[in-house]
Amino acid sequence: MPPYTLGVRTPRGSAARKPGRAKSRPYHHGNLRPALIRAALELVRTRGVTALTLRAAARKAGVSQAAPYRHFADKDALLAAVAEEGFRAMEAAMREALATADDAPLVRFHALGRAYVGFARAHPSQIRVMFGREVANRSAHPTLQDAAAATFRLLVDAIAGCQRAGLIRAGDTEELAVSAWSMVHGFSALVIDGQLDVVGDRSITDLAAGIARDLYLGLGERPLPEPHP
Amino acid sequence: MPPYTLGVRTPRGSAARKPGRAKSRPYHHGNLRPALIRAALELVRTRGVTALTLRAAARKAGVSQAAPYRHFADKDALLAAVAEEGFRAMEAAMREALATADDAPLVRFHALGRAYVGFARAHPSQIRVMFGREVANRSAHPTLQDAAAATFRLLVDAIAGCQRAGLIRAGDTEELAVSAWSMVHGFSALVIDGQLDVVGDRSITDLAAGIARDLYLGLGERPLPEPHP
DNA sequence: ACCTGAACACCGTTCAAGT
DNA sequence: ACCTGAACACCGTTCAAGT
Repeated sequence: MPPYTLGVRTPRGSAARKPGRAKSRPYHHGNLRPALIRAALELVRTRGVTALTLRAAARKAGVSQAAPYRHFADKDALLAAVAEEGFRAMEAAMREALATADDAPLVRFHALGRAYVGFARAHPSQIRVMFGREVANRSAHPTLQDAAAATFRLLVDAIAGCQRAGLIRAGDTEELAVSAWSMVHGFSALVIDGQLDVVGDRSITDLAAGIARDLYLGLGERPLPEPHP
Repeated sequence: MPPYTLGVRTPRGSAARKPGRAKSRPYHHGNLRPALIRAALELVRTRGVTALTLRAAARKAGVSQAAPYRHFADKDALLAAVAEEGFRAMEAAMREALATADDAPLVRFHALGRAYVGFARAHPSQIRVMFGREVANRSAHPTLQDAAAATFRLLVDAIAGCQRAGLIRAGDTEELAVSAWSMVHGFSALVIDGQLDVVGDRSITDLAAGIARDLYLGLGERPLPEPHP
């Protein structure tokens, strides 16, 4: 098999230069930075992280291979922008889940977990850029870290709500949030990386229900409390 | 910055052709396949997944860039071999942890979790190849899947032992194992990807203890049972 | 049967030059 | 101020040819 699939190689300007449009494609793109991010997101979404090259994004935006360097220091910077967009999208999905959930604290907590796993399954390539080491120097991109922290905050707040209602035991809320995050993140990772195929043929939905139950109840042998969501 | 660091470019055979050795480097390597895997593992360990290129592995093994194709269909096949080695090493580490643990089922279960997180922290690059999508076609490499299943098996067995002792509640053992795996895997992933920096300045060790406790107890508000490891 | 050398189509990144 | 073209040192992969 040839390594690259004959790359279509759009004749430059063929799409940008409409017949009716008097001016041909301008020398200055005008809005290249957001255009490159859009192109990068689409590459990641449709063809995976490995298809995201600086040159491919430039081609998609209709500029030369060197043009991105006016707007991004290097490939890492573009990847960081993609990751940041991902965190904002995930935060939005989680907020939406909260908006449609009722007021019961445990229901809201559960809704966040479902939204997290749902986002991961809907956007597996993007979540690999958000987490993982595709972005080599995470600390070089503070706005990315802020976006990540904001989604973690949602989890912490939901757990605090459950604690106030006496539904989750007292204790360091952030520490409990790390446990919840680990569980939900680990499950998402195992699912999208196809790792759970080694486990009989249970459905992902059933396994997800088990995750939620075990996170709440733990594995220890004790009398079960009243029913929970 | 230049993208590649001047690549040392070992003069071919300089290391292979020892002065005392009468025969110069033979045309046939003789044992190329294992040599390539060794080279690949060292590249991953010392310089990360991105440094693992087929050409670099070939250079390290002292053969031409095309030689690996006699032994591996493509780069994916070499990556799969690296991932498989990783699972075998992790399984060995977990078995060793069991060997030095005492007979208490809960202690043994806990030891497995510590070994898992410990392996991930000691070999972050390798675990990214084992999980994750570096290996594009996991199902094309059945021995890799077998190696992964074997480590999962260890977890299932430990949980079954706890169930028999009445220390972990009854129920589908594999399902409970997926929860434990998710928790431990998620925590490992968040740690090695530097994601827990957004959580105050708790030590990883403290967070790990919290993970273990919350996995066993769950988050729900209930009277605590007798002390556990 | 196993390996090499040369080739091809890709990369990321730099830099002088264009508008 | 923003973009292009050409260049350089890398890739993965193929293929005819060597031993």
